[in-house]
Parts: sequence; C-alpha cells; structure tokens
Amino acid sequence: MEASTHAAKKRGRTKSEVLSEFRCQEILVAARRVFARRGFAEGIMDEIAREAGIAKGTIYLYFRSKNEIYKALLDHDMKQLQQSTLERMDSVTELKEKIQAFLLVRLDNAEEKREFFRIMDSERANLHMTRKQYRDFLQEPVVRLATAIDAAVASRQIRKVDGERTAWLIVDLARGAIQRRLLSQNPAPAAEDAAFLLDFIWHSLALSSSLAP
Amino acid sequence: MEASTHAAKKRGRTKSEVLSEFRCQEILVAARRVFARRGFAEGIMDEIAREAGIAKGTIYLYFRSKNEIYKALLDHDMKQLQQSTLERMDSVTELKEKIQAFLLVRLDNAEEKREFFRIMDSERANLHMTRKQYRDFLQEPVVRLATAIDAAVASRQIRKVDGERTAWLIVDLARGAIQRRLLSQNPAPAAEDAAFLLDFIWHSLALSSSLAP
Amino acid sequence: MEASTHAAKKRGRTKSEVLSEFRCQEILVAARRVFARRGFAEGIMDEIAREAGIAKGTIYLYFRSKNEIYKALLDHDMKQLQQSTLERMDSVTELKEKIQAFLLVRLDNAEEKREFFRIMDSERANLHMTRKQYRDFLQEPVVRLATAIDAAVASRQIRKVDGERTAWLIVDLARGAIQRRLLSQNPAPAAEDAAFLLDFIWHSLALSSSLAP
Amino acid sequence: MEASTHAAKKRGRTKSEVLSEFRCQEILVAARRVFARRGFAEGIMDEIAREAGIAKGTIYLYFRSKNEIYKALLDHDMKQLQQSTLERMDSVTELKEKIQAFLLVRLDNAEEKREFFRIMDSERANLHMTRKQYRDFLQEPVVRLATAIDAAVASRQIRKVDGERTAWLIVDLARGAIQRRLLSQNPAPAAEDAAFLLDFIWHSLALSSSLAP
DNA sequence: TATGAATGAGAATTCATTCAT
DNA sequence: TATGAATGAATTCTCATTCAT
Repeated sequence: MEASTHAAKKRGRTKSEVLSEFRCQEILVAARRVFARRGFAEGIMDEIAREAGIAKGTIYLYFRSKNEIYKALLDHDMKQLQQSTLERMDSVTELKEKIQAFLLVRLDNAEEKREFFRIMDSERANLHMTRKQYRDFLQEPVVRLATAIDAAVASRQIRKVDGERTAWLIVDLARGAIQRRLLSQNPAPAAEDAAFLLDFIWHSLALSSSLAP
Repeated sequence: MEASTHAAKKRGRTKSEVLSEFRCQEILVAARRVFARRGFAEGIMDEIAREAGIAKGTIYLYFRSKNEIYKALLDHDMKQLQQSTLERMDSVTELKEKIQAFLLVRLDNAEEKREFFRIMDSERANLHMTRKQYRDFLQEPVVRLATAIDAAVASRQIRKVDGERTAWLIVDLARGAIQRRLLSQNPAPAAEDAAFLLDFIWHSLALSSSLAP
Repeated sequence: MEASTHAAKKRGRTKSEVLSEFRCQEILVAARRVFARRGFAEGIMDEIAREAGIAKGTIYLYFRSKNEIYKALLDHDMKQLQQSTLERMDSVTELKEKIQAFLLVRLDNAEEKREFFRIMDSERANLHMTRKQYRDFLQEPVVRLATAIDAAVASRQIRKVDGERTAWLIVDLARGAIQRRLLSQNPAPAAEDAAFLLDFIWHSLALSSSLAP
Repeated sequence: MEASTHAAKKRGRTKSEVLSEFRCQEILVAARRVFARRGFAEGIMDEIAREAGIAKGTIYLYFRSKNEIYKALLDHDMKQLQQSTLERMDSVTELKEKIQAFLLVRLDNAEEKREFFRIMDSERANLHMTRKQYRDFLQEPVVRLATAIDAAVASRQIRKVDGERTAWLIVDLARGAIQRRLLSQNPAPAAEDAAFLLDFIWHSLALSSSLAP
C-alpha cells in the first residue's frame, strides 16, 4: 500500500491502481453511512452497493466480506482521528493548551463525523476490535496527555496527580460530552462545551486549592 | 426459590403465577448472557433457549418476540440499577458523600453486572430506547446530583458551577471508569477507582483554588 | 354409536357417556365457528379450545387430531343437512313441490348455518373429502329429484328431460343462490329467491312451450 | 421463447426485462400447480421453488411474499378468463348465441385450466379477494348477459324475466357443470354439457309456454 | 378425566456470498 | 473488471401435539 502510493506519486499510478483505490474509498464512504444508519447486522450489502452506486458483486472485488469492510472502516477512521488529534496536540506546548487541543479536536470531529462516532459506540465495534486494538486506539493521545501532565506536575504547574489515570479521565469527559451532543437536537457550540470541560479539569488540577474537608 | 413460593402463597399468588414469573426470570437471565455475548442480531433465540434449558417455542409463551425480551431486559436492569443508585444516594446528606455514593454504586454494580453494562453500551440499546427513555434513565441520579451541587454552591461549600452540567460530567467519569474496568483483565478495586474519581471531582469543585492563568 | 344411544334411551347412559358426547358436541360447535372464521390452516386449536371453554389438551381426549375434528364436523353437518332435506322432500308428492321443498330447505339452512356453508366451500373441504364422499353427499337428494322428474316425464306432467342431469342443474342453481346470499350484505328473503328459482326451473320443464328457433 | 425474445428486442425491451418476465411466468406456473394441489397454507414456498426449478430465495426477487404470488396468480388468470369470455360473447349477436358462447368458453377453459378453477373455488381465493373484486370478476359477463336478456325481452324474443337475476342463474349453471366435470373421471364432451345447459335455459326463457299449474 | 405448559418440526423470509455473463 | 440474478443457510416465529400433574 505504502509502496504503491509512493510509486504513484513519482510516476503516476497505473490507471487501474488509481481506480481501484478510488473504488475502495467509495465503498467505505457508502458503508460508513449505511452502518451508521442501520448498525452492523442490518447494514445490508445491497444498500451499501446502492449508496456507492455500484453493483453488489463489485464490492467483493475490493473486500473479502462484510466483516472486512467493517474492520477497514473502523481502522481507517480511527487512524484518521488519531492523526488529527496528535497533530493538534503537538502544535502547542503548554499542558492547558494540549488539553484544550484534545478536547476541541474530539468535539469538532464528532460534529463532522457523527457517523463514525455512532459506529464507534456500537456493539459491533466492540465485537470486531480486540480489546488491545481498542486500547491502542485510545492510547496514543493518552500517552501524550499523560506525559504532559507528568511534566506539569514535575514543574509544579499543577498539583501532584497520576498522569496516566488523569489522562483517562479527560478522555472520558470528552467521550461523554460527545455522546450527549450526538443525542441532543441542538447542542451548544463545541467550543462552549470544550471550555466548560477545560474549566472543570483545570480547576481540579490547579495548585494549592484549599479544599473543604 | 422455595422461600419465595411460600411467601407467594401467603400473599395469594397461585402456584402457576409464581412458576410463570420464575420462567420469565430464567429466560431473562439467559437472554442477558446471550445478548452480552453476541449483541442483538445473530442467531439468538436458539441460544437463549439452550442457555435457559428450555425449548425455543417456550420462550414465545412468555415473550411476544425477540424485541420484547430485549426491552424487558433493558427495562428491568435499568430500573434496578436506578433504584439502588437512588437508595444509596439518599442515605447520605453531604454533597461529597452523595457523589461518593453514586460512584461506588455504579462501579460496584458494573462488577456484578458486566453483562448489563455491555448491553447498555450496545447499539441496540440505543435503537430500542427512545432518546427520551435513555435520558430519563440517566436523568434521575443527575437531578439529585445537580440539586445537591446547586445547594452546595448556595451554601458556599463549593465554588460556583452549573449544577446540571457538572452532574453530567460526574456521570461521564463513572461511565468511563466502568468501561475501562470492563475491558481490563485485573481492574483495581472499585473503591480505589472511586476514590480517585472523587478526589479529581472534589478538587475541581473546591472553593478558592488559586489557579494558574 | 347407534347401540349406545339406544341403550342409553332404555336405562340412562352412564354419566360419563353422556358427558363424553356432550364434550364432543361442544368441541364441534366451537370448531365450526373457528373454521368458518379462519379457514382450516389458521383454525387454531387454541382458539377452538377457548371457544369451547375447555383446555387445549382436552380436545385430544375426544379427537385424535385437528384433521379428525374437521372430518367429523363435515360429516356431521352434511348428514344433518342431508336428513332435513330428505325429510322435507318426502313430505310432499308433486314434483314441483319437491323441487320447492329442496330449494327452500337449502336456502333456509344456509341462513342458519352460514358457518357450515363457508366450510363446505373451502379448500380443505375438497382436500378432506374424497371425490366419492362429496358426490355421495350431494347424491341422495339428486336421486329423489331425478326419480320424481322421471316420473313426471312418464306421466306427461313435464316435457321429456333426463332426470338425473336435470336434478344436478337444480342443485347447481341452489348452490349458486346460496353463495350469492352469503356474499351479499342484505340478501332478499330466502322464499323470494326460492320462488324465482322455481319459476325459472318450472318454465324450463313445462310441456309444449313454443320455442323460438 | 426465442421468438418472444426476438419480438421484444424489436419493441425495445431489454433482454433482462424479458428474462425477468419469463421468471415471473415460470414462478406463477409452478405456483398455480402447487396451490391447486395443496391449497394456500402448507409448506408451499419450498415446493414452488422445487417445481419451478429455482432456489427459494429467488422467488423473493420476483414476488414480495407468498400472498403476493397468490394475488398475482388470481389476478392474471381471472383477467385472462374474463377476456376470452368477453371476446367470444361479443363475436355473436343473438341472445341464444351469446349464452352459448358464454357456456362454451367457460367449459372449455375449465378443461385447460383445471388448476385455476380449483384455486378459484378455494377458501383463500375468498379471503384474498375483497367481495367487490370477486363480484367484479363475475360481473362483466353477467352484465353482457343481462343486457342481452333485457333486450330480448324488449323485442319479445323471450318471456319477461329480470335480466340480471337470470344472468346469474346462467353463471351458476356453468359453474356447477364445471365443478362436476372437474370431479368426474371421464366427463362428457364440453359441447354436450353446454348443449344440455343451453336447452334447459332456453326452454325456460321461451315465449308462451303453457305451464302446468 | 382435565389441564395448559412445554415441545420442536416446520413455515416464511432475509441477506451475505457466488458465479455465469 | 463489473454485474446483478441466483443461491441457500440461517433466522424468527407458529402451532399441532404431547405429557407431567
């Protein structure tokens, strides 16, 4: 895959290679819509084919089975979300900014990719991914957050907390916010939700709060 | 079982009513296991029957359809979780205690009822419940938390926050913790996770923390 | 059957014999209603049981199977219709009266026994009776009619026609009239339909009509 | 078949349309046989598939359900009988000829289409057609007969009778004759039965018969 | 004898996958 | 490569019949 992409850039891929990749994308786009609408079991191949504007049989030239499509879809979308999350996080330096970047990119994405998030929450997503896959998907941004938190602790910017565990809490808060946004008819602007979360989180991490007993 | 039959006779239920209810329970127990394993869609009825040790046709004496079972199951388990959550929360008075009660009861339950939580996270749970039902299910404890938070704000026990929004965050944190516990092989004791969450939340709510910019 | 009935008249049947026959009748009455409503395939045993006010299992103490009930029902009702038809026909002497008697008894019966007539027209009635049974059922009145027609021909009361064939036509006319009555919402009085048929038939049989070419 | 395919190309149907229609016909032919044999209720779809030499699933590419097939079948065959009946009746002018045409076409058809007539007599035919549909099916030829009868009355060709009622009698006679022919092993030639019926009818309608009291 | 819960074979229908064109 | 008709295993649900009480 990488090889052919690379070669293609240099001298133009063969027509059929381009076409082939294009078809794959078309199918995944259609499948994403259909799975998001119908779930997995009812996500019928006929409907994917119709939505992609090709014949049912054609799908099998590009994917071995319905399962395969599902997995490819999950993999593709997870990787993409992963990547844009990391990019945005790496573009800032301060912990608070990193947390904000994380929250914003997740909430924004959920807006654009309702479909993906529906799928991610679905039963099949669980059945199709191993636990390991699922953790890995979440892991990478958690590691960045954790590292940044640990650094902030070390430099006394925030109170002493366990970096990894805290990072997971941030992920949970983002996830919950997204789910509520998906369920609600007229969600508040993403930025507002993000701000509220950041405020909550930052208050918790702040130094020297004088707590009630 | 015998005990309950005995009790039933006193309160006037006929033997067959008791038996009938017992069968219903048996079926629901089996269904819970199977749905948690397989999700909603695949070859379920045969498996539920096998798991319950009865014939397929028998199921239809007690439930009109597969859907019906699913809904009964959701309804039953949600109500039970609801009830035990509210009981524990109502048994204490301070906000911090209420939050702690909420967290503990959710985490404990998740331990006992892995299956229910798997189902609750599944796609079908969303398809089968109206949004309203789903919100209502979460709502009640949220309302209690929100009320308690607002009261604590009023009496200057904690800083000024929006009660309802904050309550939802607490729910999200609990949910996330549960999911991670379900995925992990050897989760930490529930009490420990609860303590960590409570600490995080309470730091955030505390009065007069001096924040970094 | 005859034997036991006879004995019973003399010294009272045993209680259980009476009860048993009573149950049989109850079941047949219920079955007639249900079959007429639902046809055979959908004529569910549960419904018959409910309609008869007994338990489903009980039916099987009196009839070997659903088929058996159906056949018993057909047999019983056919015999009864047969008998009342013959009685009425035998109570008069003239051909015209006999035809009239036949028509009236059929149309009247259809009124009372819509249910039986619905069943008789149903697919199962055909599948359950051999052709022979079915002909036999119709045959007996046909024989009487045919004999009377032949006699009337011999005595020059009517023109020369084939008795048996003509008898069948009369049966057909009665059957058609009944079917139309069953389909119509407000059928005319049975006597009126019968009069119209008799008029039609009698004009056909009359002597020395001067026909158009 | 080839011929029709060829013709189709001229008139612009695609090959697949022709094929599709052909499959539909195949299925209907098979269904007609099976329904005539078994009635509507029992294990039909497998048998239709076997009889048509295709897989069960294939049927559902052409018909939405078993019911649909039944209705299509009824509709098709009724329309066809209707049409040939009317054609034959319209090709002659005299009442007597019209009656004869009606009788002949019905009896002839019954010969060719035993199966259709079995179905028409079955319980499901009644359940599937509204009363209105059923009457309409019979109605059209009845209207023609009735009109012709009324005209013949007006022109003093026959005695004064109610056109419509009399027309129904003719239909009943044809129906009865057909049923008897279907039940009998060696029925007389259709023409002979038709002649006998016509004779009976015509004697009844004739002018100035001097009736016995 | 009477019951009605339990049974399980069998029905219609769906849909992922194959394959001839 | 692309098609979409054909396939048939798998699924849910029904209901005549049995059987323990």
